Amino acid sequence: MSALMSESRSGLSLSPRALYVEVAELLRQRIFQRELEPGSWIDELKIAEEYGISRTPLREALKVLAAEGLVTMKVRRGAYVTEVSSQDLSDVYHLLSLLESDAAGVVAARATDAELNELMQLHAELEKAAQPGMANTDAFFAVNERFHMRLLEIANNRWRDQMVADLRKVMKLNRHNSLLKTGRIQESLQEHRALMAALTARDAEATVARMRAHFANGLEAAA
Amino acid sequence: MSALMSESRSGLSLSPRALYVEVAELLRQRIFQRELEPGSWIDELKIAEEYGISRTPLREALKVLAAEGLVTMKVRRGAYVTEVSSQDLSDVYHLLSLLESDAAGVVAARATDAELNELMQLHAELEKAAQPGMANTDAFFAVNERFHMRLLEIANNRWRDQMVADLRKVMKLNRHNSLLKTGRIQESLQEHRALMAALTARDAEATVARMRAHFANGLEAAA
DNA sequence: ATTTATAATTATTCATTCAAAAATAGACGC
DNA sequence: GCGTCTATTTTTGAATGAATAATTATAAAT
Repeated sequence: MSALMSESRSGLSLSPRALYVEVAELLRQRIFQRELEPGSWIDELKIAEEYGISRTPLREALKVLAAEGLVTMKVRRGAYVTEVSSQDLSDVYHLLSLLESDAAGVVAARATDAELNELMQLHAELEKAAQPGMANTDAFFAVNERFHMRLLEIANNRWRDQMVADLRKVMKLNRHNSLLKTGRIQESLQEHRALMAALTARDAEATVARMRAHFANGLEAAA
Repeated sequence: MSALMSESRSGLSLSPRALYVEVAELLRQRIFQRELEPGSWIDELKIAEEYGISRTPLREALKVLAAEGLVTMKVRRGAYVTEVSSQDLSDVYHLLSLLESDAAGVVAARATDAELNELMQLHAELEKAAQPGMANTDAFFAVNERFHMRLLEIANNRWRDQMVADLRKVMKLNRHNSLLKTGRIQESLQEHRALMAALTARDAEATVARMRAHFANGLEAAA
């Protein structure tokens, strides 16, 4: 019992987080691991007892998850894990593509040279991870993730960052949650190269187009 | 006291809402009316007593508003109304432009003829409201709002709808919350005509460009 | 046998109570 | 006179308790 006590109560974190934030994070993980399945109701009492907390912070956590779209609340019925249809999945992916492509365009237009160099550095790591022989898929995904994250940071729009973060969480509700089709490493790398070319040329329009193309090929076919 | 009792407890609404939802709505209104000013702390006890409720549903409502970006929560400090800088404002407006332009493109590509006719109908009302002589600014704004809303509905992406709704709420935190500069009725109408032309031609790319142009001219200079 | 109505149980929603942390004010020392 | 430390007060955070709505189960009637 009480995975919370060991983590949050020991209190070694620099910025202490509220209990409901911790609980929200734990629930998020359980949802993503499909321990809590889409469509299943969340039993407040059961979860609260599992974590050794009261219902109050749990209910606050559920409100947060509801705002993120991970759970849906029904009056006097409680919360259930949101079910995402393949339509939802493609809708969300469309928006991710739109937002990140736009961010890429902003970066092409406004990033400092130092920031562009950072991205080139990350791209170099990507090339390395994709070298035949090592074919480290996980590493490729990880670096790819860092690249996209850094790009968003450089684009410097905290509202967009928040939206992208939320949309990505929704994508993770699906079984096929990777934003890159498996076995597409080489193609993906090619797209990244084209993207970097447009970025270093500081051609915003081309950058947007390249990022869109990157996304267009990325969505795994929905279940 | 208790604006709530008369409204929610009489219980005549078709779908009864939870108390925290009602409270969230009331707080939203007070924030938009600047009765609760950006930067000011929200006194839980004071508000709860005003509404004649306990702090529990109020705190849940604050979590919802925090997710919308209307209030910001600080651990062990409580919630304050979010302050939006002019940078924030332009960032949010940029995203609204991006999302709604994309929606317009989708509509151009995929709407049924009946749906396009609906938009043409709304546009006709817009023309009417803008006729010199009557110069009904409020009516023009209202119809314009309905047009944008209907366009989003037709684009049929509930995740985008949610994001646009949230972003618009953030825009309303600013004093100059109209999405159309005052005294720009005729220019705005011209832009709308161009948009309709692209829509009826079912030219998605042109439609996106027109909507972007419409937004590009719309933002009132920040305070 | 199926359907409807009623009763009982379960779970959520809201209020109240308790605990802990931060702000404030006052006193003491430098 | 200014700053710092401590005590008090205020406010947030969490737990528990009470009430209400919904679901399920049971029984009766058609």
